Amino acid sequence: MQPVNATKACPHNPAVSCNNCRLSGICLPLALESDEIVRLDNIVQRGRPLQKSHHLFREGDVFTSVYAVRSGAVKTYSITDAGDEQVTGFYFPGEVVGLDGIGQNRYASSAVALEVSAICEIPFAQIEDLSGQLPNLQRHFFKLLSSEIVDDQRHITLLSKNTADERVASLLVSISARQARRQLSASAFRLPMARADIASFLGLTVETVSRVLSRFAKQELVKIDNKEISQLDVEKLKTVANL
Amino acid sequence: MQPVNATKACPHNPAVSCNNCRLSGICLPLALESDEIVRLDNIVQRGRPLQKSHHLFREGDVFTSVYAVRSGAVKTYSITDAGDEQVTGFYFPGEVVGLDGIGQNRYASSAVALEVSAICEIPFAQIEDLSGQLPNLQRHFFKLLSSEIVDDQRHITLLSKNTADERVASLLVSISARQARRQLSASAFRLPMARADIASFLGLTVETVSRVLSRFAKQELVKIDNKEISQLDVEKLKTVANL
DNA sequence: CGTTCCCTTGAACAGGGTCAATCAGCGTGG
DNA sequence: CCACGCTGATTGACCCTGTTCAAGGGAACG
Repeated sequence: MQPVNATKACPHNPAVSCNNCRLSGICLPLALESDEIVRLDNIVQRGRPLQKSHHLFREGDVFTSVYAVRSGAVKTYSITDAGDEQVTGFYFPGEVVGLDGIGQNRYASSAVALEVSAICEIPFAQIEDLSGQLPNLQRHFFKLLSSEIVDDQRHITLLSKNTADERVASLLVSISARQARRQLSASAFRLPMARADIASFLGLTVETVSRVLSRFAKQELVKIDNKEISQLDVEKLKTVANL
Repeated sequence: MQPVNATKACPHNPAVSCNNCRLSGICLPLALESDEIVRLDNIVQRGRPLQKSHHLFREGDVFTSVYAVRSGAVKTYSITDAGDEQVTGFYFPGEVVGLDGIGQNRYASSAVALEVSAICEIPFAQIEDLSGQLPNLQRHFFKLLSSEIVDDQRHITLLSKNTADERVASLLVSISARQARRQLSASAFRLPMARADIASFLGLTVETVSRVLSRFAKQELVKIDNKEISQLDVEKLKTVANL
């Protein structure tokens, strides 16, 4: 039952436990005691990898679980009254999706894999039970929810006040920082989402995103080969983004 | 200690308890047992009225409490990197402010009274304690936080996809619905915030907000006398807002 | 190896921003 | 009581950023 190769704990490996998951430091940095982690680990379910463009859940589905991304990437989106897609977030390994379902017992958005992804399912009813017994866990989930609110408010500000250049630069800086947090290169990575997803997320059109990226490349703020990003200049991009 | 006039329970009265607060149905609709409400009531602090433009807390302050608006109105805002104010929300009686402080133990935004307001302070450490004992209370706060996420995501969509007309119409419809929820007129009320606050909240300029409101008045969707709204046509405005 | 989807680039257009002037409400003080 | 100044709201004229429309190129998948 325990992973054979516990020291490596590759995030794609379905037999990893929370204890030795490489992402535990950022996924559930909950200052849990090791026996507490075991109890959490017991309710976490690890399925087979989710294929690209397969859904984790859909807007309106009955809420049952939140999901931690272990590898790959996920986007969330909802359908507007006018009928088109609004991307509300991108989620990378260590990040938790589905928190918007708690309030109404139904997911307010859909979540779909942008590439093959490994996902931990965390049934929420059991989290609630366990949270009653483990104050650290309760606190962790309060913080998780609150942090999502702060993120959303930052995004509101971005959409409300910033130019196209600033929005695109902000997204690149954000993804770069999240790469670094996972000990990966901050200056070279692959964008898992389509230009249209970026555009929707940033409140722009595909054409504008494409033009801005081309210009950034010309100004040597990044090197871009379709979805491959390299030689990303974090400092200069932060300046462009007003950070 | 108990209010003299428990049946009236005017929301401005500082001696009201959660039990007989007129807003209990919408403020903390937590399906709490009456003895549970008493325990909650014991930790809620009711101060003297907060004067207009006085702060409840400021961005960066150490987080201690969440606040329920009992009467009046509050706006939250943060200061952007460029130095200007971004209004992130308007809060009316029965609504809870300050949830964004949980994640980092510091408030991520400032909260200020838009008019004289009565506020209930709810020390969060005690809510955490009590939540460990009362599953209904724990659940209620999870739902509260999650609902705020859903609201923010709706707002993101509004800013990302909607025109100036749709944004202004949406806000009017939203305020109207919140009036109705408190058994007040859905078609006549006073806007407690300045045009500049509306503009910031909606990602527009003051001039645009003013022009749109003038046009709405000309089209007889509302009657407007500075901050006084009357004869608001909810159905027509919903059509304009794409709802 | 072709079909389809995605990305890029160009040219013209428009919604909302910017700048500026005017007006209305209101508290202060002469 | 009214003059004054301040702040907030309205309205107009012009302009700019990002959208729209259109076309072509390139990657990916069966």
